[in-house]
Amino acid sequence: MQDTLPKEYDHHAVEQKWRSEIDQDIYRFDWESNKPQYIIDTPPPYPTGNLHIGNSLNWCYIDFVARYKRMCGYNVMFPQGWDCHGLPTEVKVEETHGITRHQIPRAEFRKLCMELTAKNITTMKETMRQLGFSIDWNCEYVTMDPAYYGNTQRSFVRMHEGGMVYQRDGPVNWCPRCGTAIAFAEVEYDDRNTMLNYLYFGNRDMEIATTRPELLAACVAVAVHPDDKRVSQHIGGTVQVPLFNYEVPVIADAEVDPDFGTGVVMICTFGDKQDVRWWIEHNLPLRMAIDRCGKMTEIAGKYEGMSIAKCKESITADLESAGLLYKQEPLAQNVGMCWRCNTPIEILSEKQWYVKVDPNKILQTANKTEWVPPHMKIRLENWTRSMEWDWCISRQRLFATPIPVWYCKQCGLARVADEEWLPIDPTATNPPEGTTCKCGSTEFLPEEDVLDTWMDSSISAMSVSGWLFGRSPDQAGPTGPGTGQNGLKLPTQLRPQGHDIIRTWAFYTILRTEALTGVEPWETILINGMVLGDDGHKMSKSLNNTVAPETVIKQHGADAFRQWAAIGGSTGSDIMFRWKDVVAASRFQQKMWSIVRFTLPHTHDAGDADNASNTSLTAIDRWILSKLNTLIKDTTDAMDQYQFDLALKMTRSFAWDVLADNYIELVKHRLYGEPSPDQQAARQTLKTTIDTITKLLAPITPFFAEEIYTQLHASTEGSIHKSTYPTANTTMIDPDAEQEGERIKNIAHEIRKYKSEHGIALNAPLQNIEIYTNTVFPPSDITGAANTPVQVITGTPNFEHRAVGIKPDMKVLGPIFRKNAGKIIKALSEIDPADAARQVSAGGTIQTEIGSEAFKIPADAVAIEREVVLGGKTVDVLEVDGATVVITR
RNA sequence: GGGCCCGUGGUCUAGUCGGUUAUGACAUCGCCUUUACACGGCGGGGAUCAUGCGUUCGAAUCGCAUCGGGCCCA
Repeated sequence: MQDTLPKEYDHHAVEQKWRSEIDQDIYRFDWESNKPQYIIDTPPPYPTGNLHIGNSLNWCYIDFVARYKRMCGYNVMFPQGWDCHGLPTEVKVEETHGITRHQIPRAEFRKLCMELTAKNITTMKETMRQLGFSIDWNCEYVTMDPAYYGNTQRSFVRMHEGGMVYQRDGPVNWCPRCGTAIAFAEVEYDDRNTMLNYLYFGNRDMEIATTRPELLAACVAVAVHPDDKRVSQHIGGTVQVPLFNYEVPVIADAEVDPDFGTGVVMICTFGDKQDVRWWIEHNLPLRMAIDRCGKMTEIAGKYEGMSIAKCKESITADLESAGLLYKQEPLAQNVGMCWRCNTPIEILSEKQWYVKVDPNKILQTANKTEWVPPHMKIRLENWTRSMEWDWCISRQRLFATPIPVWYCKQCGLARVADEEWLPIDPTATNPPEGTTCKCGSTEFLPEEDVLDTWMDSSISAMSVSGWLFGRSPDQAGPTGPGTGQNGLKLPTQLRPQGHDIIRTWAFYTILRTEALTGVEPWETILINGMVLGDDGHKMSKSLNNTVAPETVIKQHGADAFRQWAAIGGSTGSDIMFRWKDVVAASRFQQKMWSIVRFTLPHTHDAGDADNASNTSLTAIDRWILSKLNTLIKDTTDAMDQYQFDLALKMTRSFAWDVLADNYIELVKHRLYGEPSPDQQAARQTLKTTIDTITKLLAPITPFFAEEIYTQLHASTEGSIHKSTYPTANTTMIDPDAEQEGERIKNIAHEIRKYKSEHGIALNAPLQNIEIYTNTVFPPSDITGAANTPVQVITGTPNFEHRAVGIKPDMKVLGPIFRKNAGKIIKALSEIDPADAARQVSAGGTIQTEIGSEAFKIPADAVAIEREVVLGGKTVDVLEVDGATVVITR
């Protein structure tokens, strides 16, 4: 143990040291443990190469919980997954290598994607290491690994067997640029300006308004409102489509808005989602005018092969010259676009694979999970109820989990892989020898489509709880306590994630876990907010308000960054990144460091002071120990409710205000004197207090806490992260001790203030201090703090007390007098306080008359304010908590 | 257009199932080198609690409306 610590806390050196000395065993999840399990279904980020500040906030929350739960005796799993598949990586590879994905063999393209992903994972892991996350790297999963995507395929096969995965022709959101189907969750919306075109249909006898004249060839019906008198004569008949000259039925539907355009709508397959609804409801035929590449099909006649935009232009011109377009007006429209490339999406009819969505079941399962904060569940509910059709899971991409299916060459029947064949890529491997189709054929063609990435990540809860990890050699599933009927340790205890992916990751995980195991994925879902920049807007590259976690670590260290994450705002709400929070955090570390630096020479041979029978503890020792145990209770409650901001705030202000500014000032003189029981008590109290604060800080500031803990215990106790979280010793919580200590503290505080106000140096001695009080206490703490002789005297000084005011206590007075309370307050302000004081001491009530009414006000409904009159003595008098402090300068 | 959240000193924020003087941080001003800490200590100034109406003896807190901001979605 060194005698003195360096004056300044060197976060860089300390964090560096502990990073290199991390004992990974502390963070291991034990599959056989009898401790209660705490499995965290952590988000697998997309390996972009940057762990951005939003991820970092999310991971900080996870790490606070993981470290806290470990210290509370749980068997904690903090896994780390990587959600590899997807469009961005394909696009990046195409960019980097200057190719398109069709220019090189499928396998080779996939290999380039995997290489880029692996590289990106490496850089992101380094940031995670820097930030001190207590991840169990034995529980790392990479969705592009065969071990993982084999399970994705397994989930596909099982849900297919259960009838929950199926293939059908039907409407699908399609990005013409990317050439792939996408799910609703991948559609983004933006306001665009377009033209509303007014056209004549038939023999100029119907007027319809449309924003999409290019879809005339796809028109399958015309719809009007059933009550619309203007057009009622057409209902049930047919009308001719202009330019294309074929008849379509005129139908009535209450969904038509008679006030929009002409009140007549053309239904196309498919212009928008409403068309799909009508198409299904009225059992209309299918006319596809747009193909997978966004070109017009042969039914568009002379427009075949044109792009959508070109076709729109040509048709509009042709209509105009034919005199069929009689009006155009601008219209603000909301357009669905591909989340990746912003191309307006089309709804096409395609053969695709789907997962059945059962809204009621999803809502039922969601209700079994505790939502923190609760209002976030509403988002899931709204999303679930808005589903138009099932989840389309096939994608026409390359870098993703292959759909484990072949088609019979003879009859086209789909052959889904057996579970034993997985993992498998049907484009590379045929079904095993002897596989025969129902029609007798043995020849198959592979399914070339792949699965939506959410099919991978939506089995994360199952994967970490035993589908992927912890499997016994016979692959039967995990062992040990907590293993349920489904062979998994489900439900997991916690799902931490951002509110931006409630409609995707949370939604899909709930759906899939329930479908595959019948169990809810998590006991609790903890939703974190988004990180906003200094300007109050969401951090984004385009707003140029981003801050990289690495920059913060470099300047102030990981612990300070983590403190920002804890204290920047309440859990669940969006929080701003503010440099001053980080600076304040590092100042706190410096303050705490100074406290330890001062204390260390006095505590190295001190024992602990958590023994309530230790009789040499003084009033002020009992005061801080009582408050310390209350602090433990409060932080435990806060951590249990994921209120990290509260927990850290309370701990910080305890360390700064209670310990540093008051307790240490009051016991300094005891520490410097000759050895005595008093001194020993102070030493023990200090050591206990600092040790406790350090442990309370350990989940938030792991490096800093480890350093302090090691210094405090001279390296004898091992890692703080193996220690147990403090538990409150309720026998030490003593309201009387707190009250007495509070008074001593306040007296010392008032004397300090008195000196400051009179321009006296704080350590300058005064001539004398007398304290008159009803209960005697040892003067030594105040003597030391004031550097002045102090006498504590029972009773009151021989001064005259004069009542100068009456303060109503609304809490008592309000309920008694109700409506009259206002009048009574006014009356009290007009009574002579001296008279009121006499009435109280004589009869316990104050009587007053208001108008003709008389009121009796009980003594406890008012407080009489008094002033001390000095009787000519040249002394100053301070009134503190019922004690009278008489100062002779 | 719908849903959810939120408007509190200059800035950010606590308090939000009603109750005395509205919490803290940063900033600001004054004083102080005091056997840890000037990245410190002591003290001060600074808020019509978005606006309006209502409920109530009493509203930052409850209700309604308006205005403004943010997020998610259509």
